[in-house]
Amino acid sequence: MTVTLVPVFAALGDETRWSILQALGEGEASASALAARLPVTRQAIARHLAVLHEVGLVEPVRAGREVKYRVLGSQLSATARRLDALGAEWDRRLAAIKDIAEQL
Amino acid sequence: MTVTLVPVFAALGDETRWSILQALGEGEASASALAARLPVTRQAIARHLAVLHEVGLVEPVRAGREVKYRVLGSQLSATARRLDALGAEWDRRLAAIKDIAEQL
DNA sequence: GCGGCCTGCAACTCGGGGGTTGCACAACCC
DNA sequence: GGGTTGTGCAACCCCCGAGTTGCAGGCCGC
Repeated sequence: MTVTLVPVFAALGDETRWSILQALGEGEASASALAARLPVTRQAIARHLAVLHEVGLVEPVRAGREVKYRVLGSQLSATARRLDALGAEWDRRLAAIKDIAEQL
Repeated sequence: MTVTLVPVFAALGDETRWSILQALGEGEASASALAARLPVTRQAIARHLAVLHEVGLVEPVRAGREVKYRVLGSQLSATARRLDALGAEWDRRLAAIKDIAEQL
C-alpha cells in the first residue's frame, strides 16, 4: 500500500506547497487561515492541500464548518527512509562494479 | 553549503528522470546509451541529465569523446536525512501542542 | 430566520517544462 | 582522409499545472 514515490516528490517540488507544509508544521490550520498568511488565493491553497492529501502528506480534520489540515510527519520520514535505502543501494552496486573492474 | 531542497524534489518528481536514475544505478552510462534503452530521445535525456547534475544527484565523467554519468547515491541519502529530520520535527511539535491542549 | 464566514466546484489565462526535429561540430576507426 | 558515432545548441510544439475570478452551497451566531 506504499504510495509510489514519484507523485510524492512531484508534490514536494513546489515552493508554495512547502510554505503550506511549513505552516502546518507549526500547527493545524484551515485553507482560509493559510491564505491569510501566504501570498496566494484560498482556492489555490485548497488545490495544493488536495494534492498533498492525495500523496498522504496531509490529513483533513473536520472542525464544525471549517476543515483544518494536519501534516503527517511520519509519512515524510517513511519516504525519507525509502530514499536513503535507494541511495545506499546505488552506491553499493557501483562500488561492487568498481571492485570487479579492478580485479582484472 | 547544502542545496535547497525544493529543486531536488522537483527533479525527482518526474518518471523519466527516475528511469534514468535507476538505469545509472546499475552502472555508469552515456546519454546515447540511455536513449537506446529508454523510450525518449537522446536530447531529452541530455536535458534530464543536466537537471539532475544541477541538483547534484548525478556527475558527468568524460571518457574520450563520450560523456558517461554516475549517480551519486550519497547525495540522495543526505537529502533523505534532511527530510526525515523535518518529518520528525513536525510530529514532535504537533505532539507538544496536543499535550499543552490537554493540560487545560 | 437571516446575514456572514468558510468551503466546494467550474471556467479561464498563461507560463514553464518535457519532448521532438534539425543541424553543426568533435572524436574515434579503418 | 573519409565515414561513423557521440555530443551540443537552437528552435519549435504542446500539454499540464499553478493561479485567478466568479458563483453556489453549508454552517454558524445573533
